[in-house]
Formats: sequence, structure tokens, C-alpha cells
Amino acid sequence: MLQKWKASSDQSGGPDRDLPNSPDMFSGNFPEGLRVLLFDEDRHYLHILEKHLEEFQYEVTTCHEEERAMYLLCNHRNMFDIAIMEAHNLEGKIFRLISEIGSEIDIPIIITSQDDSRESVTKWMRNGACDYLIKPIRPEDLRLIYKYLVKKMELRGITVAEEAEEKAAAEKSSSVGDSTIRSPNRRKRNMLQTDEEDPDHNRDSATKKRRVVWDDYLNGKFLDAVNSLGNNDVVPKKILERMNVSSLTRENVASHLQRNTPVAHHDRSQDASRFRTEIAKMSLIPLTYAHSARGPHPF
DNA sequence: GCGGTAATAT
DNA sequence: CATATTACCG
Repeated sequence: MLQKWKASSDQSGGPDRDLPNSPDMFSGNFPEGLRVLLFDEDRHYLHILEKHLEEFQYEVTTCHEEERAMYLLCNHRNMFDIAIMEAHNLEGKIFRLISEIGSEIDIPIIITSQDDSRESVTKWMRNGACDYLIKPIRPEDLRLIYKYLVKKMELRGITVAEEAEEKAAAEKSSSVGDSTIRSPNRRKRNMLQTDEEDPDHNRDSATKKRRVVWDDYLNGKFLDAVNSLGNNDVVPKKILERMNVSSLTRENVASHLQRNTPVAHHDRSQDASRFRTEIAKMSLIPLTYAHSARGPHPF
């Protein structure tokens, strides 16, 4: 029954938007870049919520189809850090999904609903939801969703920036309205001495790049892009454009392309590029990429 | 700057 | 191992 979503090759109408890349670790400046799966059947509302989440520097993947949401949730792999799901249909599939295999989904799931009945709230909270937000949702509530991940983070040995907590506490009461984006980097000045800021070594570890995980989904998009391009346009830049996945860099694509492109030694004097792409198209790793489901690297 | 390749790093 | 980065070259 769940199998239905688990292995589906996902041809059912694409996502509303692109999936974020698939990092395997939180970044140094924690709340930023949090990968949020956002589901709501109301496209308009979906967009509103998305905007807010993005203002908080979260990486949002929207979805307005239940089936798709289920699929993404099941194939969470390392796609998302947290999910915000609309509980439109009180006794719908999502509830069954979460209550049945909720334990297999290792990311916090926040339920949103207009139903403010105690029964509904209770039911969800008892069956796996980590929180329940009643619509209309306050931006501030979206802003603080990262709180469900601090423990997990610290288990990974990452220190949560104090600022995050400070900010959360400081702005508790008022106006978050729409633009409450604070600069992620701030420091306490104690070293007065000729104000040396060390502009050089300011490696705050805040700018860590996340490793892209080429899972079925991304690889699928990659393949689609490659196959949809003319044989002479199978180059990183165009593939990237066609994939249309923000947060993917040209280098990411180039690396992936290279990795999956056998080298044609000799005889590449003339139309080398065409030859290469021809090979690429035939030997790129197909969607069956889901072998070793191992954890992140120790790096 | 971009693309391809190989080597090397993480 | 998978992915990123760098050096070199056209």
C-alpha cells in the first residue's frame, strides 16, 4: 500500500517547483538553508507560505498535489530536513501514511490545518506530527520551525549559533510581518585594539557548500535535460539551465557529467564533442541509482 | 569565461 | 565510494 509511493518513478506531473539540491549535512550557520518540504493544496496559500519561508533563508520545495507530497515524503532520503504538510482531508492518505510508517520518516512533520478542533490537533500530535499549526499561520511560526531540529543537529556535533536563539527570543513578540531577515553574521566586539577584523580569515564556516547528492530525482532531471538537448548542446551550462534547479551550480553539473561520461581516448580529433555526448547519452547511469543507501560522509 | 580531461582532494 | 576542486589545455 505504501509501496505505491515508495518506488514510483515519479512521472506523475513534475513538482510545482524544483527540488533543492541534496546536501548531507546542515550548514554551519544552522537555520539557513533548511530544506523544507511544503505541501498545501491551495496554490495561492502555498505561495504565500513559500515566500515567508524563503525570507527566512529556507530552501523550500513546494507541492500542491497530495500524491506528490506523499511520494516526496516517502523518498525523503536526504532531500529534506523538515516537512510542512496541510491536513486538508482529515482522514486522508497523509494521515494514514504518517501514522503507519511515521517512524520510518526521520524528519519532523508539521501539520497545518484550518481545523482547530481539539480532536484533530490531538489526533495528529499523537500520531507522529511534531507540531500542528492552525491557519492562518503566523510567519513567526514558520520562522521557528528549525527548533525541531536543534537536537538532531547537536547530535551531529554542530553547535547551534547563539544568535539564532537570541534572535528567536528577542523578536518573540512583535512584528515579523514580512521582512525580518537579519544578517546571519554578527559578532560581539571585545577586541578593541585597532579594530582588527581579520577580513582575511573570516572563514566563519558559514559558507560551507553542501554536497550534492544525485539521487533518483536529481539524476532523473539530469537525464531528462540531457536527453532533451541537442547532441551538440550537452554541456554543463545548458544542462543546468534545462534542469532549472536553483542551488545547483554549473560545477556540480559538470562534475556529474564527467563522472558519468566515459572517456573516448584516441580518435577525438574531429567532432570530439559530439562523440562524447553520444556516448554520454547511452551510458549515463539510469534511474536505477538507488543502491547503497548509506549515510553521509564523515567529512 | 567555458568546456573537456585527468588528477587529486574531501 | 561519490562528489568537488584544481590544473592544463583548446
